[in-house]
Amino acid sequence: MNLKHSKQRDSIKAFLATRKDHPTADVVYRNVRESFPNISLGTVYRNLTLLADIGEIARIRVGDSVDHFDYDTSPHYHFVCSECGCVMDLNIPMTEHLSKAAQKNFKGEIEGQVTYFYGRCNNCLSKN
Amino acid sequence: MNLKHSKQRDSIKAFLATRKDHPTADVVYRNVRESFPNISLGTVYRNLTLLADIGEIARIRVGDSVDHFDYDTSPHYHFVCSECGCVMDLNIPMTEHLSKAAQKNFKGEIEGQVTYFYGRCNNCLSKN
DNA sequence: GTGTTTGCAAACAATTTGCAGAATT
DNA sequence: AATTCTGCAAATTGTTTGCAAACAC
Repeated sequence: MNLKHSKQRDSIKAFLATRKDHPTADVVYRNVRESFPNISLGTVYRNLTLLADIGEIARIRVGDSVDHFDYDTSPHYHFVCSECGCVMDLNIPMTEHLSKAAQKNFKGEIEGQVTYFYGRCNNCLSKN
Repeated sequence: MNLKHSKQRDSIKAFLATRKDHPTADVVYRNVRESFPNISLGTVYRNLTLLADIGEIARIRVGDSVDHFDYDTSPHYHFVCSECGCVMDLNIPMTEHLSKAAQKNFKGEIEGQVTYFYGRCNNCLSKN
């Protein structure tokens, strides 16, 4: 159960740290492979999952059936462009009161909520 | 491009109408097959997609990598149980003001937001 | 040396698609 | 008759897993 050091894991983390655009596993793979030609997609998936599990990165799901990963684990909102699929950060404060409102009259236990926004990004808007 | 009538589509819709628990395509398939033994999974998928596209049903994505479908297309919030995976409705009013707040200082165009809640459902809570 | 991690390939799950025939209009 | 829809099987996509060898401690 103890973690051992691995160059592959390091470079995956290092790559993620350079990006603010929430890459997918495949993007991570293609980029890390440039400095690590033999790395396998399986290793990338394993490490992304591991890093997300121990909280060093965040796994982001925005309804496009592909997981995105974020080096920034602080809570913040995301925006997904319906046209190009890009994912970006939004700079508005997180509100929790909706969870509390939802908890009223609900018999289960609400642990949290997921919220993301969608629309067209600035880039796509200016194209058409 | 014009729709033609189909018994299969009817029975898919009819089945969905009886359920409040947001079944997956596979659940729809297994149930509709009881009255329609020859229906294929492909047909179920095609019709669910078609019905969702024309707005007669809603496709729900709650981060569990399976699409759920809802006969109720009115806007409402959902809860997903992290333990058993069930999806249920929440009876709290929809708020839109978060989208407006997000739009400020954001250059793209925010068209909407997705919010769902997660935790443990009443059923799972009472089991342990 | 023991246990973790890797590369590779095969397996998997959910969904989509090509096609020839059947059903609807 | 024209077009949509179906069943079937194969294909696709994203992700996970089994295994023997390589690596870290």
